[in-house]
Amino acid sequence: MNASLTNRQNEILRASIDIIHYDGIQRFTIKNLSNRIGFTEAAIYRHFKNKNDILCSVLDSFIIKLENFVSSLKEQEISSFDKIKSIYDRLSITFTEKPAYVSIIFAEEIFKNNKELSKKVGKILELNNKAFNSIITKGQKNNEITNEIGSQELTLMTMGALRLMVKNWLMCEFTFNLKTKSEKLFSSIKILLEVK
Amino acid sequence: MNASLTNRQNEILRASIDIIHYDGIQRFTIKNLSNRIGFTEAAIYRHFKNKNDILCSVLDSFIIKLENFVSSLKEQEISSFDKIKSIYDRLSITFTEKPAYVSIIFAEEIFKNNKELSKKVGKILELNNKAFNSIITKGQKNNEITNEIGSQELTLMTMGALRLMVKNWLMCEFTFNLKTKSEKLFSSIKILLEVK
Amino acid sequence: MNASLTNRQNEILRASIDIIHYDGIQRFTIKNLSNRIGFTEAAIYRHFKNKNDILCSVLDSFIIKLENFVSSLKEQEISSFDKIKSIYDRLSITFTEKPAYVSIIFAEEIFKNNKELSKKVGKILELNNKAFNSIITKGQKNNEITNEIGSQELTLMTMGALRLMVKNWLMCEFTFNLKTKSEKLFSSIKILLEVK
Amino acid sequence: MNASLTNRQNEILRASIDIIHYDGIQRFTIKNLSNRIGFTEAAIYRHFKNKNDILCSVLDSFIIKLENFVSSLKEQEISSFDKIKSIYDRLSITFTEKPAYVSIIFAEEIFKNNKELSKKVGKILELNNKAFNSIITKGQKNNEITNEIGSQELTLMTMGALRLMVKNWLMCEFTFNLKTKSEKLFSSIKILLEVK
DNA sequence: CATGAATGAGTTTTCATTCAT
DNA sequence: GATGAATGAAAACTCATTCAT
Repeated sequence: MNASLTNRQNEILRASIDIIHYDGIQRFTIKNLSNRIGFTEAAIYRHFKNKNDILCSVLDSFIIKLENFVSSLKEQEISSFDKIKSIYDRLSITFTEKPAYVSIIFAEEIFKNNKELSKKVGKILELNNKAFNSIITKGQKNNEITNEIGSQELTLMTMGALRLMVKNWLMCEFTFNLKTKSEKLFSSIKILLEVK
Repeated sequence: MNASLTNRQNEILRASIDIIHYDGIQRFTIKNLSNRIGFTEAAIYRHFKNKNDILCSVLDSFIIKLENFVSSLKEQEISSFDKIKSIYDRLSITFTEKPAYVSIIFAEEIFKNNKELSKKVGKILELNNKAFNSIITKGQKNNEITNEIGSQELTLMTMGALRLMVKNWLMCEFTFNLKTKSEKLFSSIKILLEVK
Repeated sequence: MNASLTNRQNEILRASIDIIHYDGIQRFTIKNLSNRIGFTEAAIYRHFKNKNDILCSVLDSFIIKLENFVSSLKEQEISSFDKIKSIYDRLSITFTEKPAYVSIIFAEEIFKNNKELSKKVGKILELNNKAFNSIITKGQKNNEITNEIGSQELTLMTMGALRLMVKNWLMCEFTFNLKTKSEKLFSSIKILLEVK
Repeated sequence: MNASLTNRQNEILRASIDIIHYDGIQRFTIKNLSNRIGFTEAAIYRHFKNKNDILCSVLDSFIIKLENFVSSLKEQEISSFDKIKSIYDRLSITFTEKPAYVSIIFAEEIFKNNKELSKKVGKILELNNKAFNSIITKGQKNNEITNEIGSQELTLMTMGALRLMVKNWLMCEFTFNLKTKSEKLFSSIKILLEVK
């Protein structure tokens, strides 16, 4: 996946995400990780300096992906609503394909006991906020999106609704179709926010 | 706080919430807990059967408070928007007084490695969802709240926006006034949702 | 039971014997003891100096009973075989009434980690050995018991057979009638040892 | 010793047996075990899953040895008395070489607080019982051993005498020669039991 | 007499990490 | 690259005992 990482490293990152998602951060141990991958604990240390380094890489790989997506979005010449829809679609597709990602991106609390990690997590949240906010601000300027209320509040609503939907999906153990629900949510939001 | 618990037990619960909030679940150890309270690890076990029992009690006390609040809200003869405002106010006051509560209520991932605990957390999320949804559904029937979009999507937006605002507040280390922001958010939502 | 002990002390001793028998020495803790008796751990210390003191008293009460029985046996004017039968009968009745005693008397290993206790246990074994040996020696002198082999070996056989039978009874969880088996064993021994 | 176990595992088993014998089961702790072997507590867990696993292996290794000995004995074309002598000799040699074994094999009470372990101990006792009984029954059929009394009672006497002798030897802290005493006991038993 | 609360030392076990091979 | 063996620190929990009330 990530060009700067070896195959083995990517393998370890994927396994790490799975463990954190399916068993929780407290069961993310080097032993469990090595069991899942199928080689010894010592071998892990060939590929990463330590456990913290693994978690950093997990988050970094998300940050890079996110930054790429956001900047590609910026360049596209489409309406604000289409950009928001693009984010909704992208997330519901990503999570449907690999539900484990939910736990990493939407679980800011997990990385609390480490300054370096919680900074990275904060950055992810901030990048998302900014992405939504700049799309919405632009949409308001272009008179696509309502100017009745501020862009910040609109951001909270569009992004917060998305997050809550995903969290519900997670808590009910994926028993509804995220893509369908996501499309329904988006069209509802569009109805409410578009300038009539 | 909770009538059925002893003073010592409440003391332990408060300390537990603080640790989970300020240091994260991974540093919530019996040793850290006993250090914070000021007596030995063994003494904790006079008051709670084990660590899990403490976490259960933490969540149970939230569930009880939440249920009381929701049922008292139902009985009140006020408009749907006033009810929603009531939730917004209540949460921003509670969290401003005791920011540690945020980490417990909004951190569903924390209790993942234990069926019993994650069920309780799921219940809290569900209770909140239902509270919002029943208020909104009623508001739509009474023609207070827009019928342009479904109650489920409105729930996601009102509740999701609130959650995201609180999470932002948490991530920026409480550097804005939650109460003010909350009021701003509520009036924005009202503008958008009320039937004109 | 024991005159020099208070009712409470005897109660504690009986509970101790039960725990050691049914749960094993490793589960003989002050906590378990207090649970079984129905008052607090601290209360135990009103009646005995410490845990070791309880174990000492358990063994002492056995030693006293044993000494009384042996000396009363000596005074009786009955044949050697009747004396041996008396021991057999007495033990099988005692154990049938209170199986827990088996674990204390026949489990010399239990009290290993304490000089004082293991001395007492050694004394019980020795007293038993001597009792059998003096009866047998006398019986050989009186020409009741065979002189083909030495009294020491006869002691090992008569006492060893009894012990093994009781141990078998214990290990098969009391699924045969100890009294009946004991009588059968005794008559077999008599046939083999009596002078024809 | 045991082919299926590594050197380290056998080393740990030997040390375990020693501790149980010299200090008692209550002092058989992972800490004491690791001290005796000369490495850390954590290192033990490389070689055995847990403490229970160690105790199981201790007993299993005895069961395997016992089964091998018994089946090899069955195949031998020697008289019943020679077979019994063989058992007597074997045990007195084994115990003289490694007195610690006594505490394990003759201390059924030690493993009480664990179903799995106490089953294994019961099996050892049963195997011994059966071995003696089948030898004696055969001996009675061949008219080598007296038919005056039943095989069960003869088993209790021959095996019980042996056990009690060993226990005495243990309790008097090995202050007599087990081999000599054992031979004396065997010839006495032979005199008593053989068909004249 | 009995209890509730506390303690210090110890228990089994797990963890991240290191290192010789 | 990968492994087996080891370690020191820390985890949750238990134990015998004490003491104020």
